[in-house]
Amino acid sequence: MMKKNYIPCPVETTLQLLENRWRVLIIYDLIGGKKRFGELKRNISGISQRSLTLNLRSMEERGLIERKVYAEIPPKVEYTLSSIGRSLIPILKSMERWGTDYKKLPMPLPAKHSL
Amino acid sequence: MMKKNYIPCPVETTLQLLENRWRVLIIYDLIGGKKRFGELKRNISGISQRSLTLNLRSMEERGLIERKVYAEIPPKVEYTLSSIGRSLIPILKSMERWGTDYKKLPMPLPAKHSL
DNA sequence: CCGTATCCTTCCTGATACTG
DNA sequence: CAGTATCAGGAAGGATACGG
Repeated sequence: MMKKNYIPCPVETTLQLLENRWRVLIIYDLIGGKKRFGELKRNISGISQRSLTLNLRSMEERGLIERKVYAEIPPKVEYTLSSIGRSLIPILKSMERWGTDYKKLPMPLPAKHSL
Repeated sequence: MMKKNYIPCPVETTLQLLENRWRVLIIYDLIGGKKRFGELKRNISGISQRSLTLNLRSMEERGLIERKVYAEIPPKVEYTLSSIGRSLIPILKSMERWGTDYKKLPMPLPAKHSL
């Protein structure tokens, strides 16, 4: 199935880990330090509870974030970036910079809302 | 519908323009200079003709790329990055760098194939 | 060569309701 | 508070066939 000389492009490797726009925004939010589930939900505009849960689980499995559960009532869960997650920060920072500069342009492009 | 003090996050602005993984790979491929449709199709592993066409059209509309049609038989079309498209190069370069470094890790993470 | 037109499937996501 | 379970709608994307 695999072509003989197929060398996966490094950008593609990165995209496979970022996976979708929610995950990028989750990582971006976690740059500011540990966050509880509800905080992430509030900070990431438009994400559903289900999507947030699914993405957090998968990111945990892949080692991008760490999840710490406190045995308390009411429950408390904290999410943080792992060291691999933190290694992605430079990418996020370039995106942040670009988005900031872009807003200064005289003629904004039409932007759709999907990813 | 708009919350009073909603300030769209700059990262989200960037994500809205990148839109999906194919577009990121298209831009990445165009960094190397102008490309014909068939070249893009060959270089971007796994993309269908339909997806490539749709994404190129939308990227052209949004001003990320430029499309030049030569009135020849057989047809010839060349795609290049616009200046706004080129302004995204630093982001792509960080992704490239990250992907390259990541492959050197002793324990690769499980990578899924979707985006 | 560079597309467009259809069809079809799969995945994503939001909505909603319920629980430890 | 931080989830899980379920359902349904839509949109993205692939496969295929055909056209200028």
